[in-house]
Amino acid sequence: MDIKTLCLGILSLGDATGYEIKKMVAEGSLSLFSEASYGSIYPALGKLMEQGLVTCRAMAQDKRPDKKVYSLTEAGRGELTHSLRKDPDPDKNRSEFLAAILFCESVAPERVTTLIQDRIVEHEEKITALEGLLAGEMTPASRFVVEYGIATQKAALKFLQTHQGSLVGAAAKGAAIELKEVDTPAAK
Amino acid sequence: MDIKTLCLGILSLGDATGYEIKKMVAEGSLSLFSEASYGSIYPALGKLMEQGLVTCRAMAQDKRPDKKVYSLTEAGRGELTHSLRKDPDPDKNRSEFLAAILFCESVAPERVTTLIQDRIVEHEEKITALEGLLAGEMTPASRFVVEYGIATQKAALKFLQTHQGSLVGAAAKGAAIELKEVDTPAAK
DNA sequence: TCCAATAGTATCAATGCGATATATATAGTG
DNA sequence: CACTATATATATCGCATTGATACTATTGGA
Repeated sequence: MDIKTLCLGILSLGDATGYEIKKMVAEGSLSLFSEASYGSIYPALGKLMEQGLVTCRAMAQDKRPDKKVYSLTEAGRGELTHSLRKDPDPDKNRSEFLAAILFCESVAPERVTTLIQDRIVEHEEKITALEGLLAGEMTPASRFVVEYGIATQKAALKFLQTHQGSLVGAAAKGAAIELKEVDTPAAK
Repeated sequence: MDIKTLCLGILSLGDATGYEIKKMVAEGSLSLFSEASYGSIYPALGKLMEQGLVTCRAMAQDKRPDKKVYSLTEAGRGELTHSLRKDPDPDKNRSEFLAAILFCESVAPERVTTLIQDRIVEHEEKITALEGLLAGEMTPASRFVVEYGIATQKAALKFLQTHQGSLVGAAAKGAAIELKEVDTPAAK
């Protein structure tokens, strides 16, 4: 899904500024499955304006730059509906954590332990944050997405808690390599 | 993690050609957390060569272009170890499926049902494929990553199976609004 | 026979990310 | 009180990356 379609979708939930769109993809339920930078949002909104898929009204503000509130047009709603008619592409997941695990023969054994411990804490915090979201008012769809996020986070957490020992053997194997590595101060 | 570091990590598992690197990130355990196109892999390998982090030997082949097999150098291994010393960035997950769910007021109610049904099948197929991987020979780290993938896939599958009904209310609500403007307040 | 898949390397336009610039207000901290 | 961080808000720029495509040749299946 390109950023233009993402913007159409967000605006289908209500009017918003570029800044608010950025906040929504960085926090809240949208953060579970999307991401976008200012460098993609503002040009996207500009193009959507040109295409007549959104409208924009400038709201003057005291001592602040004008707020540009974007709204979906009828054509924009139609375009969104059309885009969602296509079968969704498979999920794309990027994880530096899993990469570090897979390449663990190139890191110190105790580093692997730390990595997993930290990850467990992050999962716990993420779950708490998502459960906090559920306390507020939400649409059924938004609730569904957040609960989906909680379910997968909990599964990952449980896996790490029950399997963190299974990499010790591999880490020990890599220890010999690491000792040799430490002698060479080439890094940094 | 940029593509250069990803290539270093992959080469730390064994020598490979650009084509093989692409296959590894598209299939196998690496596909669970990474992605890379030819347009990023070949330039990355070129830069790594310039930096002396990898070496390359051309293997002549019958009736095919030369195969360029890349190997990690000592410096390359050091650079990888150094990169992995940094705390991993948080995961980035993109899901057009979850987007479609969140924007479901812009799609037909029966479409939501289809979307979830199809997703359930995809999860089942993915789990089967990952379990197939476990049958072969694997390093402990690779096994860990694949089992992690299975655990999260199963959690997502179970969530969809047990919660697929919870969006029917929302979809029905949307349909009712289309048919008749006033309706009784929705009950959870 | 013909099409799809496999095995390889490689490039390019368009897209998008990450950082940064520009202003100002408020809140927290030493 | 000064200083720093955070929040509000728009916008641009260089660079990394994607997705598609080009080129060539073999193998396997319908």
